[in-house]
Amino acid sequence: MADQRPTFKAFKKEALRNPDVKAAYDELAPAYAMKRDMIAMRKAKGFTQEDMANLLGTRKSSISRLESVNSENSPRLSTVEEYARVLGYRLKIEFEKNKPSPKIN
Amino acid sequence: MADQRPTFKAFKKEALRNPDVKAAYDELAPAYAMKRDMIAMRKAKGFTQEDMANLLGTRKSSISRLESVNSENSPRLSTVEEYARVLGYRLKIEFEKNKPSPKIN
DNA sequence: CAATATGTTACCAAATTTGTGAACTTATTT
DNA sequence: AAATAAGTTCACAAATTTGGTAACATATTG
Repeated sequence: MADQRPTFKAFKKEALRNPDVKAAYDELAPAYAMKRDMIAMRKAKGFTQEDMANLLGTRKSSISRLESVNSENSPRLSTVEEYARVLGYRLKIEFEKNKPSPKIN
Repeated sequence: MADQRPTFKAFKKEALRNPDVKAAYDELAPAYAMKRDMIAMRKAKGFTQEDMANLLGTRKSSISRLESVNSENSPRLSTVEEYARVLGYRLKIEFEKNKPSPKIN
C-alpha cells in the first residue's frame, strides 16, 4: 500500500467534498477511531480477543463484534468502559463543538 | 452552600481515602461528568428537556432519564452521540491510562 | 503442508435500553 | 396564591445489545 498513499489521501479529500459522503464519514469517524484505539490498547498488552473475553466473562465472538467496524451495533457506554478498565484505562468522554460549515452562498 | 465549600472539599478528600468509596467514585465519576456536560450544553442553548425530546423524536421522560445521574442505565454510545449532535457537538472518546495505585506495603 | 491459534459471522435467547403515557414534584410566571 | 412550565419517576411494550454456540475464515506455528 506504500506506493499509493498520496493517491489515497487525494481520493479521500475529493470524496469528502460530496456532502453525503462527508455526513456519513463524520457520523462514523468517531466510532472508527474508538475501535481502532481499543484494538491498539489490547494488542499493546499482547492480548487476544479470547484473553479479553476471559477477563470480561464473555466469549471471543462478543469481543470481535465489539471491535468490528462493520458491526451495526452501538455498544453501551458501560461495555466500552469495562473493556478499557481491564486493560488499565478509563474512559474520557468529551464533547467538541462542530466547526461551522462554511457558507456556500 | 458558599460557606461550607472548604468543609465539603475536606470531607470529599477524607472519604476518598476509603478504598471502597474511592472505587465507587472512580467508576461513577466519568458518567457524572458526562451528564453534567450534557446538561450544561443543553442549557447553554436555552433548551428544555422537551425541546431536546422534540429534536430527537422522543419524549421528555427519556431525556430526563438520560440526563439523570441516579439512573442505573448505561446508555448506548449512539444515544449520547445524537444528543450531542442536535446541540452542535460531536463526541470525542478517549482512553486515559490509569495512574498506578501507590503500593501500600 | 498440517496443525493450531486467532478472528469473523450467523443465529437465537437473555438482558438492557429506549419509547411512551400518566401521575407526580418542583420551579417559574402571572 | 394560582396557573403554567419544567423536570422526575414508574410501569410496560418495543427495540437493541449482549451472551453463547457453532461453523467458518485467516493467520501463525511446527
